[in-house]
Amino acid sequence: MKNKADLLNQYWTDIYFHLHYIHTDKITHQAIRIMQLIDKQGNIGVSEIASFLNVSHNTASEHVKRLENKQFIIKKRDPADERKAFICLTGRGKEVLDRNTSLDQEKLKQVLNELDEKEQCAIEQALKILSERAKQCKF
Amino acid sequence: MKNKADLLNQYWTDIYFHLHYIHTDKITHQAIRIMQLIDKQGNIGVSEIASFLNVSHNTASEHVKRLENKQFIIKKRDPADERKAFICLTGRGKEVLDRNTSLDQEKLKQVLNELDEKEQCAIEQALKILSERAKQCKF
DNA sequence: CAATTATATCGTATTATACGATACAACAAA
DNA sequence: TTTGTTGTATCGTATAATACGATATAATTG
Repeated sequence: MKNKADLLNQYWTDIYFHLHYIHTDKITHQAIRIMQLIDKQGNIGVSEIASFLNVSHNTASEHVKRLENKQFIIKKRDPADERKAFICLTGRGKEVLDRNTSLDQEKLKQVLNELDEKEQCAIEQALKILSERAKQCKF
Repeated sequence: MKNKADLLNQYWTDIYFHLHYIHTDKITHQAIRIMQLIDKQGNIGVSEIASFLNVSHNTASEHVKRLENKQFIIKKRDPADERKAFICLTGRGKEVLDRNTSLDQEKLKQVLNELDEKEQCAIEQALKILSERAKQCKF
């Protein structure tokens, strides 16, 4: 008998598999990971990316450069320390990230439309709770 | 005001961001997509992979070869048509896929442990419903 | 037997990933 | 003011991944 975490992961990966966007972007894993970090956590510079990806600072710098060239991110200097750069997603970057990590909005809507209001509400509350607790939890 | 699909996607990507495994594998996007397809849908051959990724059959064949070399997948001949190969994940392939697409089991357990039984049950039921409907829905 | 299908290999071109060495700019401490 | 440190960037180098057209082989189908 599977434990609960296994079961939830089964559901989790099934949901993603069936509801993800058709992947059309030629995008790589490292690009997605970096943009996820930028999107979900503020105050990101090259050093933070190097740590997050567990690569050297020069490698992280190259990654940032490539994403900048693709206009997925922009860099701003930290006024408090002009050696540092703050890295932000552009609108275009957000769109690419969305298409490669989120559930397809049309598919999700269609699924929700076939649920009754109570079920919809239950799903929303459940994901909300899980999201909030996931953020709060110290690992 | 965001629509519901936006909101759910916010939760969805937040959950993944906070609960994913630390990425240690040097794995690429195409590898993950292929293994997801094999894992979630049976009867996969090179042609199906070419369609799924929207690449040519020779490119798909190269992808399959690389995954085979890494011992993430194995190929079996279809007895009904020996030109065709059935592609299956190895144990190792499943582990790599899990680490790169599932929520980290320890993190998930820790979060669940801080919820009461009612909340846990609600989350399980919600993901179950969403998973089942996602599978059934025609897009 | 000829045509078609499924896959594999090779050559080629481009892009991505990674790092050590090195460099420059900015900051901090003495 | 000088020296040491920090943060990032660039370059050269090596390897791997992605993609396809051309070509080949084996198996199936009509």
